[in-house]
Amino acid sequence: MPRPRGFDADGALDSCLDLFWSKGYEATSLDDLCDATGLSRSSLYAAFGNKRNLLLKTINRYAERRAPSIAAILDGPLPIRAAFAALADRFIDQIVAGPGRRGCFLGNCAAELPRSDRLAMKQVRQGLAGTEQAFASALARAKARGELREQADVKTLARFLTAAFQGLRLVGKVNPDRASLKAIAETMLQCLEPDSTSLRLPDSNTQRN
Amino acid sequence: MPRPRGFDADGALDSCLDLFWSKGYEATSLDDLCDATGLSRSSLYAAFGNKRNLLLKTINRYAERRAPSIAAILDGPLPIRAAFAALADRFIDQIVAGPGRRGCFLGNCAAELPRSDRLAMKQVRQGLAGTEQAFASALARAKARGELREQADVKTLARFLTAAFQGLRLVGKVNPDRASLKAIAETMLQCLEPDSTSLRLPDSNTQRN
DNA sequence: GTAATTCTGGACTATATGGTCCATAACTCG
DNA sequence: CGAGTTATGGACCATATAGTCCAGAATTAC
Repeated sequence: MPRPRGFDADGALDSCLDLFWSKGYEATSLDDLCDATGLSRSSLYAAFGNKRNLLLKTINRYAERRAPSIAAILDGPLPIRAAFAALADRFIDQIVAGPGRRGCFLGNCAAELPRSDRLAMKQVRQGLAGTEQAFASALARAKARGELREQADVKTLARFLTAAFQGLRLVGKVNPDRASLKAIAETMLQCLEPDSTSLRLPDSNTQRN
Repeated sequence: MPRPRGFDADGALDSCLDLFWSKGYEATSLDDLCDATGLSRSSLYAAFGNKRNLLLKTINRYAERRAPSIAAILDGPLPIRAAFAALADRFIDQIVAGPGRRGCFLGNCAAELPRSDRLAMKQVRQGLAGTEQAFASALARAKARGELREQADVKTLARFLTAAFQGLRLVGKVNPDRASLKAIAETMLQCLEPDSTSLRLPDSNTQRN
């Protein structure tokens, strides 16, 4: 007996995500959201609850959509360093051209939302943990293939790369210069060199030879 | 003949910076600012113009105050890697303890503000350029002292470190775990190893935290 | 077709917001 | 002390905001 919902909830969520991503949470009004989705307040509220709840859902949505797109590159046939370089290139492309330059949505949320919003922070954390995990498993496979040094700490590398990509995209938003970003990316990928020092020692024992 | 201003404009600006830094720009209301500074709207507006103008001034303020505090560490007697490690430690301390966990104000602005706000973006860019410059000159001195490889590109290293620190502070805001952040910091400082690409490590080395 | 049920548009509300304005207090200078 | 000038507090305004509500449309089951 229920009259079926007359719109595509997933599509609407994507539109909201797009808005939050572009304008930020606080700066996005309900009118904006209604305009973008073509829905009325009632429908939005019935489907997603209030504005903050909608934000939480878009964070999950973003993380969900991001995962396969990252995995597609990292699970491909490329050697690990080339794969990460390709990922970096894609980010840089998004930054320099396109409608991009909105940074990473998770990063934006992390920066904008108050630390007092525990739930939102948790979602962001989980989202980042997801990519970190994808990084880690790709790195583990690469290590098994012998592409990384024996001592390479996969988990630490994954964490570092997660943070470094965040940094790359953040400075890219401010300074979208391709050459500069590529140089940054190359430097951060040095940690994947098979025979460079992947783990560092205290300064005292650099004079080993 | 003018009646002198009855409050400390610099102090008021600092209070505003503190608020913007903690709550974000959009989420900070004029009432908040008046409360924090103890001033009335009239005084605030007479001294700084409108809210956005106040934001611009706080961005500059932040950059100005940051510069010497970074320089103090980087210009000290420590070897370059240890100096950057000390800087990282300070950031991590701010993240894990203290009232911190507000990330870097420049980074927050970069993330929250719309890319359409050219002026604000420019200020943020200049602020980041300031620290990048401080990094670069410290690196240049270190290179002259022979602490870096001959091929090290000081400018690129400075850019990378700027981005990486942004990433570190961003993920730290979401996930303020000291051990994890220290591991990230160590990995990012690998680029300062004097001989990382040309020499191998003895396999017997075990890493430490 | 009809009843039941849910969706949907839009009006509505209370509040908060950025910004303005003015009367008055406070200060300097002569 | 008095005139001139500016800072200041607080009232005020127009608007925008998040959220609510209801009447009617749309759909299903019978």
